[in-house]
Amino acid sequence: MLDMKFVRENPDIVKQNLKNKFQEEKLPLVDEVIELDARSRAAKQEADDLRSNRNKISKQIGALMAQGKKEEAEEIKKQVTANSERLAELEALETELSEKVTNIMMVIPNIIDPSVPIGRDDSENVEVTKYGEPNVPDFEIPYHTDIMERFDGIDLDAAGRVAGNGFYYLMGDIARLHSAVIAYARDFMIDRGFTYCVPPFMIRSNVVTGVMSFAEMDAMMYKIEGEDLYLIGTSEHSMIGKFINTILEEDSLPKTLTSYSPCFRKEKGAHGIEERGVYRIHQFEKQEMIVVCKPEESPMWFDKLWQNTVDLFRSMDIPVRTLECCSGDLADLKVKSFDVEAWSPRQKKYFEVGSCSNLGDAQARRLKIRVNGENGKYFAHTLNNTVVAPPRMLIAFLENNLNADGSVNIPEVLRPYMGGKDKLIPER
RNA sequence: GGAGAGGUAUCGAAGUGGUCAUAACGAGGCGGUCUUGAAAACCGUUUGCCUUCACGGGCACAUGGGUUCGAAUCCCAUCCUCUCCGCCA
Repeated sequence: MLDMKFVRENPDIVKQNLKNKFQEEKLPLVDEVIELDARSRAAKQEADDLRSNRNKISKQIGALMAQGKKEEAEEIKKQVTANSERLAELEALETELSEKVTNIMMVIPNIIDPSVPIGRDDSENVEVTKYGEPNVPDFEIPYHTDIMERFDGIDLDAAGRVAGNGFYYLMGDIARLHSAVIAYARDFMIDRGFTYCVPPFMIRSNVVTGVMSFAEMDAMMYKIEGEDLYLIGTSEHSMIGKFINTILEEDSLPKTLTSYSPCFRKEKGAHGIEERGVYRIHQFEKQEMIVVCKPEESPMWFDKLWQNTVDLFRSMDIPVRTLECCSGDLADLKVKSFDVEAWSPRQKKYFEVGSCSNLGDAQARRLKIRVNGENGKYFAHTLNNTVVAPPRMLIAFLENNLNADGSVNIPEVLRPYMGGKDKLIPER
């Protein structure tokens, strides 16, 4: 969410930003919100004057009552009653107008970073850098669920009966590998100075609307029936939410946290659950990293964050590349975003395994996360990035570490988490 | 889940319808006096938001409503904390 004052003073920047994001349909909202804001402030001003007046008179009444001059007090009371109707009217107007302003402000996108490439949709995202050789072996790489089945590592039929499409049972060595990756990723981030955290897996609606747009909320979040609680779609939600309504001391920044959580997603909308296997699912686990920092440091942290993910995947011999989200593909709250993609030797292309985002002060403004600095208070900047999200990550892992004989290499870094094994041998 | 108590500034805490709301009192923090230095003592200072070029004005006593000329104070709902009981990994 942008600062209303900024929109008022820079309507042209806001409009150009909408054009850059190919959201022309929202252009009229800019003038509309400026107009509504002006009326809202005028109503507030008039109401404040009436309230000021009422406060003064009420004090007089108090003084008269104290002196026992009841009749005089009764006389003055009438003056207040005369204004009360207009005040009630103005108060209703204030509420109505400021709600309208907020509703529009919630759908006006954040100003994108000047470095973001202009493009309409994900087809225009831009590859930044490749890391590692995207090899294609001379034997055939099976579909990931087929690899898992050779290890008796997955039971989608049972999951379908128990919970439906989009769920899975991981079994045996594959399940252990899943947990090993999470544990390794956790320690990897702790070694890089991040503080480990296990957050709430459900959050209130005010936190939900603070960390994401309405569109995302509708497409992603599961609501708990009869309660004001939602299952988190990522621990970013509870981790950024951790700082709701706080004023942080400047010297306590940056906050660098790495969190574990299961993630729940409806995956409603364009994609549906069309991909087979564990690529797109309703429930997965994820190790996440988040940063709350000073505005001038957020670009630096952005680069550090995605680099962490690249390094983690490279330490497991998985080739990756970074892909920059173009303006049209960038979610409304984001200033800049990179996807980290892993190489799939089966598909001979890269696919998304992580997403790194700089939200600027958008989440901080919605959640009121402020910093107490030398020159006054300001909103913090927030960033988040995937460390690793199995089981999707396991797809890349299995495909890249598969041998011709059907065995799977365990990279050295994972062996301590896999009982010292250097190789998984298939059951069949 | 049941019963009770409570939620006021950095912390403890007073205030139970109007010169008690920036908010008493105590502690802590910061600045100063004194001191070779420290302690003690003494003096001063110490919430946030909205609006305004400014002066100023408004709002906030968990949150949201209500009663009233006027609400921290009375009423209703919700949230949270503590104690006891129940249940439970």
